[in-house]
Amino acid sequence: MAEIPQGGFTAPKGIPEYVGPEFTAVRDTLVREADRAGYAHLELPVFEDTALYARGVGESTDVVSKEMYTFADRGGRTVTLRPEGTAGVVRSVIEHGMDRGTLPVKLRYQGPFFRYERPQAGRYRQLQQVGIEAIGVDDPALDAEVLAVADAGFRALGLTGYRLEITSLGDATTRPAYRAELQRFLEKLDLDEDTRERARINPLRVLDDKRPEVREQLAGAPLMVDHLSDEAAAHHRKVLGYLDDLGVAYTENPWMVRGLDYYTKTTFEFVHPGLGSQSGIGGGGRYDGLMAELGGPALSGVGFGIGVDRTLMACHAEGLEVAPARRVEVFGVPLGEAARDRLVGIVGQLRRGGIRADLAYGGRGLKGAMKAADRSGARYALVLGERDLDGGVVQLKDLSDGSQTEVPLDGAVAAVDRALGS
RNA sequence: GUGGGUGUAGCUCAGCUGGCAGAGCACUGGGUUGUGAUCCCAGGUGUCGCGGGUUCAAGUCCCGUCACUCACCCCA
Repeated sequence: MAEIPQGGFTAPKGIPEYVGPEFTAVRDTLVREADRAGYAHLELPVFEDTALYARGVGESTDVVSKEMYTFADRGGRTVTLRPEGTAGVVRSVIEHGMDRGTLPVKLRYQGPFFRYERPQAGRYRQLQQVGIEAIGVDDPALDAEVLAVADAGFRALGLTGYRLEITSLGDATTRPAYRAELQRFLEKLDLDEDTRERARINPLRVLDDKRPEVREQLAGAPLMVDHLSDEAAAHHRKVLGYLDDLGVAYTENPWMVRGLDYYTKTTFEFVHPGLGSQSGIGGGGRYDGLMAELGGPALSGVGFGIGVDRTLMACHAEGLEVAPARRVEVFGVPLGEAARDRLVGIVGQLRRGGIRADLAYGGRGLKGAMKAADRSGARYALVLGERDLDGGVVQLKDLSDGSQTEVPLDGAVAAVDRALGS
């Protein structure tokens, strides 16, 4: 642990930093699957009016009530670093009238989100997500598409140890009655003060309690899936049918609860065992009331958010190599200043030709330069010394087997091209 | 917000019941006056997290404090 910062500065608490290609490889793989299904990139603000989240996500949620980074800007407006993506997307769709074109509006986003929590394995204050939203059409096939896109992303990374859990939270026609019934059930149980309070504010969340003594008492609890409206039940059956058609495996989990208030009908979570005490690598669902709640037309929507940090953790847990360590393909090794001057130009030419290339800078010795070439992961080294310069040649060395061929200095770029092409 | 664990070299860590601060990796140079990944030799760094206390003597024991970390909670 680097607790003694050399310069006195450290990254803010709970924020992971990534060096190297792995993080972007995971993120880009997930994004690619969204592109493949026709979701357009949407670049969103990283902070919004605090009221957007209070209204959209729900005052009673933990996210809003105690995890937001909220502050006043210089104009006295109260803003909040975005804790999730859906509210911002919906706001943008309404603001720009995107719902007036062809429906559904299919959008994807990526980037950092912020929640003020105690950090631990797989839980960060700045977390990275890739998400998609499909707004404006209440079609169970769209729910299935969203799930299939997420599933395809995980598969493309080579993940096999995850599971999709799914249920339905019903709709506004039957949820209030169910909620009241659940509350009556919970009132009779022997629960601690915090849990009783939660039962009062958001009884659904009590169902998700992990403590054995609570779980036991919940055994006979009424479940939402048994109280669905005819329409919601039909929708749910159709979604599961499409998932079968799409070859997406799932497990029904009627106990599942989400932390955000806007979900209706289809609700899901992708879980993975390799994340420490966290389990979700992605989650989402349908939100049929959110557009109207935020002042837009009464259109439905469905989407997911995938945690890139956690997905990377899952890849590590499964021992997957998510990105090649090879930084460059060719490495220039100069002996002396004249050779270095010449290689600077050659490396530039290689890069212009689309070949990843690097050079031993700083006038280190031959041995050190060769070592740098080795560490770079390059397949070839271009070794150039005084004798070569005099003869108008350069040594092209294959670092995997140590073989070396002499090529004309003028034809160095072409020779590298040929070597890499073979 | 509530608990537990850990702070020693750039990194990963060892250092027993107090007695001269160590190893591996990495880095640099040499063995090879022009060849890496292997091998051999050499080289350097430490406010032992910080502050106090006990002691002839503290990395080691005690108190405090900060940081990191894991877990509860919650979620991506």
